[in-house]
Parts: sequence; structure tokens; C-alpha cells
Amino acid sequence: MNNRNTSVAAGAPVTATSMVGCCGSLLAPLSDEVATDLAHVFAALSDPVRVKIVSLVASSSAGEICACDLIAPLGKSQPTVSHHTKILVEAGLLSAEKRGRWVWYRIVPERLAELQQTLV
Amino acid sequence: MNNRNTSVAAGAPVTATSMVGCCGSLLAPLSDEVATDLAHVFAALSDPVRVKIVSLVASSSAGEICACDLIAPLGKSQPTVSHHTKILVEAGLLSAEKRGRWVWYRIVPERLAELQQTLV
DNA sequence: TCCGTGCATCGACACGTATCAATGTACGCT
DNA sequence: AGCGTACATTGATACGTGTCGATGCACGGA
Repeated sequence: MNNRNTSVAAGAPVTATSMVGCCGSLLAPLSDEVATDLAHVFAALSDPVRVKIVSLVASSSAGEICACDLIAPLGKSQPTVSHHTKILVEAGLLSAEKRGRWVWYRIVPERLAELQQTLV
Repeated sequence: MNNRNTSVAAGAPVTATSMVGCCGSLLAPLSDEVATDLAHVFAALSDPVRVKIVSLVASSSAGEICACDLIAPLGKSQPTVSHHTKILVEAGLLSAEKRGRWVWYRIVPERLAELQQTLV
């Protein structure tokens, strides 16, 4: 635990760049493009470390978690954790907000709901 | 299209080996083992070719499709298609049934429902 | 029994990816 | 301004993976 809760300044929230895969079910005929988009989102969840990151963020008490508090429970180096969070943010599954020196991650529930809908 | 509908003999259905990931939500604290299991299932859907295979099987008129009828729409070689279907079957997302000289694939709806539940 | 067909496996290759040490960058504090 | 901290990026390395030609195997038909 790092005493970062004293920080107050707030920056602009960083959200996903491409929110493309909004439509299209896995169980219906798919274009190559949609298939590739879907595969990218699933690929973001295809690593145990990233699955655990999503789990840690989602089950954090405040609904958000500091990047610095991911390193210990994951048992990975700081660059490695940064690498994985980047992939999750780019997939639209997490949002990142920089406050002071720290970056806070949140789940993007709409994105998970979208993904869930593709399995129906 | 290959005239394989004249075949009648039926073999034993081949189903998934490990159906482990039945429980555990992505949004709750996860053990390393469950995280790895979940990652494996998502990894099975992390390739555009496999996403299209699932789509093709699910949207097939009879609810099943012959392996030989996957090659053309995917535009991949027979070994490559065989490689991908194997991964999907091992992930429990598809079931394979050999009838005569042909192998027929079906969606495993319970498995998809399980996966869907992990996103809630 | 022999041959053709459908699918799986093998071997090889190219490419992607997970990982970390080292370094860069941005921010807050004194 | 100077320093320390939190995170991102780079470069390097080891490993995983998608792809296909060649080959093996199982099955059905002649």
C-alpha cells in the first residue's frame, strides 16, 4: 500500500480508442472485419495476468485501483503490468485516469456487457 | 459442397476434455488457476479464423457443419482449419462427431452460457 | 483387397508476445 | 531548481502460435 490517497488533483479520464465491436453476435454470420475486432477483444482476455487484472479492478472496494497496487498481487514487474494494462485499455475493457502521479483503473461495464451480448 | 449427406453410419460424439471453468466470475477475486482456465477459453476465441468458425457452425442451417465445408469460406488450408477446430473443441466451445469419413461440428451452448456468465 | 477421400499429425518457418532491466517522462514535494 | 516517485517506453530475449506442404491414418466404395 502506498500513501497516495492524500493526492487531490484530477486529470482527464482516458478511455478506449475504438469502440467498434458494439454489434454482431458470435452466433451469427460475421464479416472478416467484425471477426477480427471480436478476436482482438477476446485476445485481451487471453492472458492469465490480464484476467487477474480485470478481476482485481472489478473487485476493488472503491471500484478503481491504482496501478501501483497491481504489481504485488500479480507478482510481475512494473513494465510488465504496464504492458498488460495498456492492452486492456486499448481493448476498451478498462479505463485509465491519471491523478497526480498515479493512474487509476476502472472497469468499463458497457464494454463487458457488449462482449457478453456477442455470446448470445 | 461435397455429397456426404448419403452417409448414414454414426460414431460416438467427441466432447470437451476439461469443463473446469464452470464457476468463477471475471468480476470477482480469482485464483491463479481459475484465471488461467478462463484465459484459455478466451484464447480459443482470440483468433479471427476461430471466431469465424464458431460463427459458421452456429449459423449453419442444420446446427452442425462438416469440416470440409469450413475450408472454402475460411480461405485456409485443410491442416490450418483442422488446427483451429481442435483448439475450439479442446476449449469445450465446439463438439465434434465423426460420421463416416466426415467430422461434424456443433456449438456447445452450455459452454457459451458459462463463458457469458463470467462476464456478469 | 486396392484405391480414393476426409481429416489429423508432423516438421518447418515466420511472426507475435510475455517478460524484464534499463531508460525516459511527468508529476509532486522540498 | 533539484530530487524522488509513479508510470511508460525501449531493447533484448525466450517462448508461443498461425500457417502450410508432406505424410499418416481411418473409412467407404469398387
